[in-house]
Amino acid sequence: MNTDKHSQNLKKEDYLSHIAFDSVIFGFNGKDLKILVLQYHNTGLFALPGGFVRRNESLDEAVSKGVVERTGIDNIYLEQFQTFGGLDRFDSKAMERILKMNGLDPKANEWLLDRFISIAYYALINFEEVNPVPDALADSIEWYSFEELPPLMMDHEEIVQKALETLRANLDRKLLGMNLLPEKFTMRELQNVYEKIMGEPFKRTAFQRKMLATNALIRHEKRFTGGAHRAPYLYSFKTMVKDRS
Amino acid sequence: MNTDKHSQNLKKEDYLSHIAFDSVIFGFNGKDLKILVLQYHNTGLFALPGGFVRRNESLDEAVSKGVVERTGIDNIYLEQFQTFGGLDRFDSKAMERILKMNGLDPKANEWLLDRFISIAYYALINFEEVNPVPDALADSIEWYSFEELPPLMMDHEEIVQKALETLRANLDRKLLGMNLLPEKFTMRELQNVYEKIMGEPFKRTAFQRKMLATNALIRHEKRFTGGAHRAPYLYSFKTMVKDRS
DNA sequence: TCGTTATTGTAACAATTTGTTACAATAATA
DNA sequence: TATTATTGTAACAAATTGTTACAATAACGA
Repeated sequence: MNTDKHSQNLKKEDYLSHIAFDSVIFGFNGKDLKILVLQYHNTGLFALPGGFVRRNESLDEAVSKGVVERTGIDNIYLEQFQTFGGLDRFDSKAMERILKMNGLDPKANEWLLDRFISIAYYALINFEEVNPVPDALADSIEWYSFEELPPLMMDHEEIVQKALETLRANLDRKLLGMNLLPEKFTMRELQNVYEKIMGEPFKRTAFQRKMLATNALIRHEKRFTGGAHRAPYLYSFKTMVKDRS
Repeated sequence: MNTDKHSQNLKKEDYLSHIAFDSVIFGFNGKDLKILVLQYHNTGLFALPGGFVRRNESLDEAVSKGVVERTGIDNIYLEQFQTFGGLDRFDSKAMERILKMNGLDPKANEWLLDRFISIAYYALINFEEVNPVPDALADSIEWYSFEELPPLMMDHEEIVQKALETLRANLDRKLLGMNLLPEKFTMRELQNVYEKIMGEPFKRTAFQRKMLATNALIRHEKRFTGGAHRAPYLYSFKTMVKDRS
């Protein structure tokens, strides 16, 4: 990862001008729900992982590639949820600072200071599997829970808010929990995912009955964790084609 | 509407390159559900109403303006539902033909032949109120029901399909029926909207009870249509701020 | 070995919502 | 004034969801 590569990566003629994407990458570890946030070199600026679309790749390909680069894992659940096209959504001053701090010439990369429309996606992953990697312009990428989220650039806080709303609305229509859990998990862990996402507690018995009634779970052996109580069964989701609409 | 104005309207430097929008405008007349489709001059090409985004207007403004121009009415319910960014979604041959047939020079408007990403919106209106107006490049704009839809350009059929899916998914979460009906309507008319959109019949009594239970309807005087039967009440929706997210 | 403790799995019952059937109350018309 | 086609409501049934209760354990320590 050197500066040469950076400037090469951002040649105007390789990309569709005015078009960017941003991703809200949700991670879960059995207990907490967090998202990935980038911090740019020496600027104090925080932002969502994002990128641009090359002329010879589709939008979905560009986003998928970007998310793989940040997380190191392939085959992530991705869902486009909204395109942001406000007049306010460019901050050429901030972008100029970011370029300068990365040793790039703002003049030579003037197209990056112009107005962008951004297509936003959210991704769901089990964050034990992940070793996040900052992008070319950032010096760090970290997991943040919603309570400790730093102030984000431009409209990125609005994007996070909308991502969470969409995730909540989709949660009971699709089986999104599966993407945040390891292969096998207990009913309590599944309930934890749902509660963290929805931000409210559920009744254990009703939750269990409803989940079993969906007929989407396979019961496996019990898991003996060493707790002084009955051991819970492990479950996995019946494999189905993931919906990548 | 003259050719001068057309070419003026499409000056490259006024617009964000690579960015377009398309709109699926649903109309209802108490009986049928239809959408607006454009036909281009002497090309046999059909397409959804769409347009481009000026540098000095937001995406939502651009779309709103475009829909007002086509329908002649302001304050339409509009909802962004998906952005299409496939590699396949430009057809420079077709675009060239459209420009030529409108007396425009493809060379001078080369940016229009390039790849576009399109943000798609759907709109809901009561189509009695509307007198559709073709855009600068089209010679007709007509209402088509889904059964008689002509073959559409590029991925526009996919866009229509997705619009219908989204409308259906949103129907029981939001009160979208209101945008397709006149100010006052009967319970039967409301049920007709729901049935046409969902493509399946509902039980009259359960539908009525559910609608009344939402507490979102105001009951007015009866409507005497001349039928040899009990006259139905008229209802209107309790006014609320329309959700234009 | 055998209570004790903290869960988990299930069943039983209650409350709520949704589906179905029945029927009286009309508007027009003959 | 009887007839016809619909509408508005109520009554009952079925299905879903919410709540409570309780037995079945794993581990631990007396």
